[in-house]
Amino acid sequence: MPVGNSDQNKRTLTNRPRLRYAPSPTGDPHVGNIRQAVWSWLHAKRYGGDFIVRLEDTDQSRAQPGADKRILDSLRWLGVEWDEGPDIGGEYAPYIQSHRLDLYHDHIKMLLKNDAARRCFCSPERLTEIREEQQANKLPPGIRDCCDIAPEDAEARAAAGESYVVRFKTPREGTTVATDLLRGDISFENSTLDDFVLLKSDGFPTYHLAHVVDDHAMDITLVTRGEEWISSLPRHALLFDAFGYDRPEYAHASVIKAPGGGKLSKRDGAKSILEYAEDGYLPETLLNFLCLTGWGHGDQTLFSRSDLLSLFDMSDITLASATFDHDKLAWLNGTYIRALDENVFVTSLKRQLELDLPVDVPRPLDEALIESIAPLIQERITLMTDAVALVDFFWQSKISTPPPEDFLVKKWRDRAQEASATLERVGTRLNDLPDSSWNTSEIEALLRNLAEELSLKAGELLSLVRTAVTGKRISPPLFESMEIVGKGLVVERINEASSSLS
RNA sequence: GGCCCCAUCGUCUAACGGUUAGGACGCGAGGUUUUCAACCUCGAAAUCGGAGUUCGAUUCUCCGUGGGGUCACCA
Repeated sequence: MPVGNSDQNKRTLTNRPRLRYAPSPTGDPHVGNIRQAVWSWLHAKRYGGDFIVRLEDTDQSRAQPGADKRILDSLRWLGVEWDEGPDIGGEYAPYIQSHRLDLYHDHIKMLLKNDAARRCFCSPERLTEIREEQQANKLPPGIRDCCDIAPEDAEARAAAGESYVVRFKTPREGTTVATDLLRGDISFENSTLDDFVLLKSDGFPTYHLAHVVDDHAMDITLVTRGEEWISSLPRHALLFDAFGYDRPEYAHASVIKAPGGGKLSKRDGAKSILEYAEDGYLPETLLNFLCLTGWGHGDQTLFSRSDLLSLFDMSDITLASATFDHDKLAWLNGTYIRALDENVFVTSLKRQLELDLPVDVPRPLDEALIESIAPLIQERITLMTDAVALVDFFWQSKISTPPPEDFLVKKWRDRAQEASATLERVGTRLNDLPDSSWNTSEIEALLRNLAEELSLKAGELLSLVRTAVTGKRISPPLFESMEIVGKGLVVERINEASSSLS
């Protein structure tokens, strides 16, 4: 395993920094968590450094099978690439903490030997008791002097198989000052700290130990994590000091709040990154949006991947916690869908429709048909999943004729007979249109002329036709749609609509 | 409650002692229009409160208020 940096070419915040994303495989990563990964990746790449993924699987009870894969998939979907990680290895392997137990144990031995840590044999019941007593006496809670066992005795009891944890011997007095890149120095009275656990009774390290050992071993220069870790910062500072290691820099990002205030949760519609993918969001949308909440750059709103790669700097992130703005996310997605290259849009539309269209529609879908439909809806959808509701009628040889009230609006209110007669007229005229003239402009000309003949406003006539042909009050552009649906089907639907109203 | 962090339009943010406090979402009005969108124009909308420091505070300091985090053998 490589040792620390050499003096020349020293890594710094803005020179080849090494940042890591250290998720626990306990479930799908949510937006706040994945934002951390995105930011770390961007900062590392902006300054020519490395981005590392390390799995923090030190809590066996919460581990979820398959979670590691879904975490990496989330990253890949967003376009985040890592230089070292559990799947690709690297110079500092392994990148899975459960494979690094020996390293933690060595560090524990070191601490025990220096009397900087102690074995604790207290039962959970006893610890609870201590806490309750502290609470009753209005003392700051925290396990300090739960047991005081001579090191030799402790070692003997451990050797005899008794269960124990290893705690850090936190100084009783003094002040620990730790630095946050964004907030500056933060000081903590040691008296408010506790003898926190380093090694659990199952032999796994806690986050505190693993973080310090691994981030040092992996030459991490900038640690980014959520604000909830600030209160643990002095513990980590003390630990780095105890090992004689240089402390890395830290940037604690604020949490993302729910629209109503408070933590963002599933209840607020917060989804995992993969769920956003399923719901029809584009990766570029999420990447942009994630950076837009908690970071900004002048007047710019739209940031491409390469914009971010050249502009993002961890020291510019916002301190105040941001609220998750679903509306803006949706708007962004619409914007990115509209900006999609035509061919790319066709491809993803095809994929989406094959997922969303009724099962009785034969797959694969006709590529040419998709190509003709795509331009009609590209600027009309916000999510890719919006498409199906707009275009399903193109695949239904038989649509159920909408109820009369869908036809009889505005001008046609209470005038079913008139509407029926008008539609019949439309059907006849369209039927007379030669097959060779069945195209958008001919159809448009015909219908506009007809409207004039009947002394109707174009919109009044088209409203009936739209509902008859598409089965919807709102649809893609009508003339184009009619051309695509085809003469036979169009005439048939119009006639059916006409008779349904008479 | 102790400790810690934070505070600009409803929301996301820009300003790094001097601006008519800017942009974006959303909202409202108008335009365009075959529906719906998209698009264009315009509009309303903010520096939490109070003391300081300074010629001058959104910006620096202190106090208050409000919000958040944390007090596990979870991360």
